[in-house]
Amino acid sequence: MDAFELFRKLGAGAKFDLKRFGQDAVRFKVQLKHVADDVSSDPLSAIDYFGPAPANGAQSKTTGLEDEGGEESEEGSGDGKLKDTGGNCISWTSSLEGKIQNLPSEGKEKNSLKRLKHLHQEKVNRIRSQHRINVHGCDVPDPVCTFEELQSEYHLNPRVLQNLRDAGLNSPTPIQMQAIPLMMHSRELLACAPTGSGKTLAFCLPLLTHLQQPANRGFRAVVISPTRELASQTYRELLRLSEGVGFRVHIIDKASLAAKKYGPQSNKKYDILVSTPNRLIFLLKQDPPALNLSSVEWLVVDESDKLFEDGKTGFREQLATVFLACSGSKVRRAFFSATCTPDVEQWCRLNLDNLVSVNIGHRNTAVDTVEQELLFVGTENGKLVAMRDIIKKGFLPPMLVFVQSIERARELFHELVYEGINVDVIHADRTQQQRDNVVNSFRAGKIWVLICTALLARGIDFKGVNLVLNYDFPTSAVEYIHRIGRTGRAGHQGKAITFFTENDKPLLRSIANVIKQAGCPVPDYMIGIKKIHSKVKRRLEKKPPKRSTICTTPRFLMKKKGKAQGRNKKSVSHCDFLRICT
DNA sequence: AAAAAAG
Repeated sequence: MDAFELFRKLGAGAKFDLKRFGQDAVRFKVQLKHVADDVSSDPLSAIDYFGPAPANGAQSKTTGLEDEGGEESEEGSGDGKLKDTGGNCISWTSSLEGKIQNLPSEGKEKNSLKRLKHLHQEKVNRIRSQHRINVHGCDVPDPVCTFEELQSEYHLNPRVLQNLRDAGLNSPTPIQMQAIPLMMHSRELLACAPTGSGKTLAFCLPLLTHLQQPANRGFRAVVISPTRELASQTYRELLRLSEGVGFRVHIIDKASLAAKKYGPQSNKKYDILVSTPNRLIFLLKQDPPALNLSSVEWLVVDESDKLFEDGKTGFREQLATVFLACSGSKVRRAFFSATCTPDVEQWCRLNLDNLVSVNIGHRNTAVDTVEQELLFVGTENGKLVAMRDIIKKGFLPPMLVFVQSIERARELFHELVYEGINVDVIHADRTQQQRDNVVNSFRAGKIWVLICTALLARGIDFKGVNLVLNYDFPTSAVEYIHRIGRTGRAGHQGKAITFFTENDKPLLRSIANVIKQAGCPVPDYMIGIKKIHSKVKRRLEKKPPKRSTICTTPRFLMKKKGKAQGRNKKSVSHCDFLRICT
């Protein structure tokens, strides 16, 4: 396959600033050529890696969502091109390898060696199935069962291990068990694990371990996130983990954008960078570039399916620009998300080196720690009534309320702000200062009800969100999975209520299927609704049903009621709130 | 529709 064709695929038709990135593009081509040569010399990986493009069937099979007819298809079924690890693909732990090499190679001993191998393999298989770890690819290292093993096998910094313990983290989650050893072996991967199952740590630990110690060569690891809030959360996680180790972890904020502090004159005393894509690009496109990513060894794409979103103003083009800027010869890439589209899967299969894909449980499913409920509210007005009812009946804060647009977020906020509860709102039209304040207050428990757009749908880890309310119906099953994933995290219990009206009927079936698959009851008729055409579905994702404005206050009252009334209102404490509501 | 760079 022509390397430049791959390069074009990466951009999905996007236009690159070839003048600026021309040099990188050439290097990129060379790199791809190198990979292609490697592959052609190895017949096995040639099959796995550059196999013929999957047939249409295989492509649409990989997300259980696209054809949600309730099929319980194993996620492996669509991965025809990737070899299963069952059998002889497992690598050996170094200790066992040693033992075996010391054995005399007589017939009898050979037999016992075979048995030993077999037993080891059985053990590994058992661990994987116990934790619902599904893995596809060649030479996949064994999962680790404790953080201590990371120290003995992969030289995890003892201080990092201590930091883990201090944070109350005692043993790895399934995604961590498998993804960490893979990244430690410098394997490129596509990892798919449920919301709140520890993906952030799964890539942060290997980054810290891989870099070993601070160096002055510029950034060696980059993490990309779709929102600033998620970037800053990952940044803080890295800071916490690397405390006392001396790594220079950075996030591109407004100040660093203005200062261009990573420019050519910098002393390159940086190790890890966390950012949203556009900020990176902003720095890369300066003349001279205010950021150099040529020393990057690890590029982590968090919420990868989101960042692969296409379209003229979508993320995909930005991501491609970042990929090209990471021009070093040994750059490795890892993709993480709770959901995975066929798009991402195929791209990874074609472009990553000897890809391993890791899935925890079934792909694209909601966590079973969330009690999910669909609530018919009749009309738009019914939503507000039902919302007030929830508040009146009493609920345990904090609660997250998702709406479909910024305008509706504003409207709902104005409806609830005088109810005597601590409510706030967050969306991309608020200033960064406001956004930061809101997130901090919500984390501190000062806000009980937070109204938000899709801004907070992905990756954000608020401890102890008790209720997610989908005030507006989610635009897709994927969106639904991420929204309700803000609760029920790390094994805790959570609850999600989703309002729906007659207008939401087209997407009702697909969301009902997600709920059913997670083990929550749904009325049979919903599953029985006729499947909508995928064209219609796509249109709904882009243009959700038009909804009337959220407003109950008669106009003549709205003018009299100013902000003054809100200001004079006696503030209510958290205890008061609980009393009001019970 | 939202998000992502400033303003």
